[in-house]
Amino acid sequence: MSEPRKLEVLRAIVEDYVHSREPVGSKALVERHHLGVSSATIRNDMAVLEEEGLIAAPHTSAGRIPTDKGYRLFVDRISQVKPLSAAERRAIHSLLEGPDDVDDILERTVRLLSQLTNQVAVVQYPHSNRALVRHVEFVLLAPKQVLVVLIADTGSVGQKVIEAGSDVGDDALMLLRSRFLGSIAGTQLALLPQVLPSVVALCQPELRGLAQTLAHGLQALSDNSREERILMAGTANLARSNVDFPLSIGPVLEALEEQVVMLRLLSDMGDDPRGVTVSIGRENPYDGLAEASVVATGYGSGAKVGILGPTRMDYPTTMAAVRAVARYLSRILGG
Amino acid sequence: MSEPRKLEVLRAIVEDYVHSREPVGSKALVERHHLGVSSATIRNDMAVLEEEGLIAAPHTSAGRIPTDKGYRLFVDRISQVKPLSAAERRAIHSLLEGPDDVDDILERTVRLLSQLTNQVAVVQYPHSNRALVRHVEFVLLAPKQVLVVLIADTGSVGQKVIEAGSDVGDDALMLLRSRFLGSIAGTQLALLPQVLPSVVALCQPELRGLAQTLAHGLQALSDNSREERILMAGTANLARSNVDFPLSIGPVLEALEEQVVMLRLLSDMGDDPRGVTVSIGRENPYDGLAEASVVATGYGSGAKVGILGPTRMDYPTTMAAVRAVARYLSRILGG
DNA sequence: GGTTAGCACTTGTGCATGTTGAGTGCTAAG
DNA sequence: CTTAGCACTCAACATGCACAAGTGCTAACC
Repeated sequence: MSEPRKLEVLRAIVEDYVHSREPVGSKALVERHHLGVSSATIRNDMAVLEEEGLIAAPHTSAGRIPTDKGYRLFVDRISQVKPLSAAERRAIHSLLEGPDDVDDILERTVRLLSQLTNQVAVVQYPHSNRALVRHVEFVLLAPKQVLVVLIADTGSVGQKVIEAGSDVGDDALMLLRSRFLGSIAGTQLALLPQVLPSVVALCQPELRGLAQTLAHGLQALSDNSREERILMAGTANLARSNVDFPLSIGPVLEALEEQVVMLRLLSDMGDDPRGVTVSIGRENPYDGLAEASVVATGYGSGAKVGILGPTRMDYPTTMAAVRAVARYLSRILGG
Repeated sequence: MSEPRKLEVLRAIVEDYVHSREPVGSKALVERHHLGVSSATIRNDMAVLEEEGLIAAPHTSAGRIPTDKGYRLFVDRISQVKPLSAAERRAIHSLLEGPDDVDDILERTVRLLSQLTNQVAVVQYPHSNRALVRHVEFVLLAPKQVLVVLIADTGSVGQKVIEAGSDVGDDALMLLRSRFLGSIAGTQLALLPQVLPSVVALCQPELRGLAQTLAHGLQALSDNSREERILMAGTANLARSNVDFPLSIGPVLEALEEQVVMLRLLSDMGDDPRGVTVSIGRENPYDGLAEASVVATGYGSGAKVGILGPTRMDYPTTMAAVRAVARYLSRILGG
């Protein structure tokens, strides 16, 4: 038996199964793909593939379906990325237009990606580790309530309401604002924890309590901007693609709602700089996603964008879409 | 036949059906509820109820299930709001603790509500029509890029990146900031469109172009804060409650993702100040929700909070939960 | 008049049974 | 190594049947 044909058979099985949702048998294979051999030969090949754990049969007299391992081999060694259609390119291009607002862009990105792939699209807010402090603002909302605003040079704005121990004077607040602003403007958000204490220490004793509170607020904001959020779209696709197939949708929805889970999932996926990373079925650390695959890649300065769908998905097309979207996203946000 | 008993029968049917998910027959009714009559009598009553369109039989020899109209009557005239359990009260109470940040509170609110009701919880961001301008900030991000920040006295912060036609000077920006701040601090966001032009008109000619651009940005932000958003949680409950029942989950997820749809739905629901409003099955304007019900009510200054679930839901308990949560929400945010 | 017991009737559900067809694995020959 | 042939397996589908749940109706009852 020839090794190349074995892989060819696996590819045919994966493609047919993804397309038809039904176990594929030896006879159907030789008909649909012009492999130059008979069904019996294919059967032998399939027996070997099954022995190697790449495909499995749901029951004795059904066709075979790929296992997680089979998909893995397919993705790693067999599939070649499909080029996008002109229409798809155009759709992605149109992302370039419109306002520069990060929120808007990400919002449109997930929508586009979910439509392109018919899966659930997920995007992580851009990392702002390297972001610099651009501006600080303290606003008195109530006698003991101060709104702390931290603006980074990336245009991202963090806000937080804090409670002061005692009444706060407007002029004291102004003073502290310029004090803080003078000390931390231009420093990296990530460095705030080291810089802030010294600012507090330099304050007059009577302001130190308030300064401390405000510093806490600022630090929380900088942590907050690192504690990334995700945005998603296309959850309805989950229901659609599983209309007659039992990917129990419940656990998947749960996972999607737990931002923490998704964030860990994405960051655990290691960033292959050459292309997209795929995590298939039980390879996923989270049990609820045992029948799901994640296709993701980094963009900009390391945040992730990707999709989530059933293991039975069209990997080449999906990977192409994710990669293309990530590239455009990098171009827009990175530039 | 007595009218009160007829209603009693309807109530029993609704309650049993909600509980068991199965059509309920005359015999089971007399056993489970000690109505003082025989099953034959119940059958007669049920025939009448069916004639009035309040219940229906899936097929000839099955029990009856309530129709939308039946649920409607049940909600309007029969059910009485169940008091919450002590544990539930406690859970809601604990909402009072923790940070005052609006985002945080709403986030926790939807989570809580979805757990309380086992449905999808939805909350609309508070209206800020009456909000006053508290602070304005212009931050130069790049030579031609300005970040406009608008802070309201409610603590809500709006942000937007705008492109200037030509290079912007830092001092010009400072000047304009104090000019704008002086003119519009304390005015209602809703009034900005009327106030801003005069501010622009008062500027020196050489600054007028930039001022105009900034004014546009501010106005967009004030519009933006009126263009409400919604937050939701518990979509996984949809999958759970429909494990063996065909509320096609796809259209519902689609509706939930379209904020516009949900916003219209919520605002169309009219605000009954005495309690919660319920929209049942086909009463919903959106087709995808033909098998779903929405239970919602207003909080604070008119924004909505509520849940969405299958028509077959435990209305009394759900309504109690929604009402209680809305009250606490009003207390926290309104105070 | 409202209520009830009794009974015939309808119909979904579960079960056993048989049939079909897709698909496999094996063997023996090319 | 490939292939034709064949026996075998098993899900899916259909058919027939008994059963149980539930109804509607009628006639008797208070």
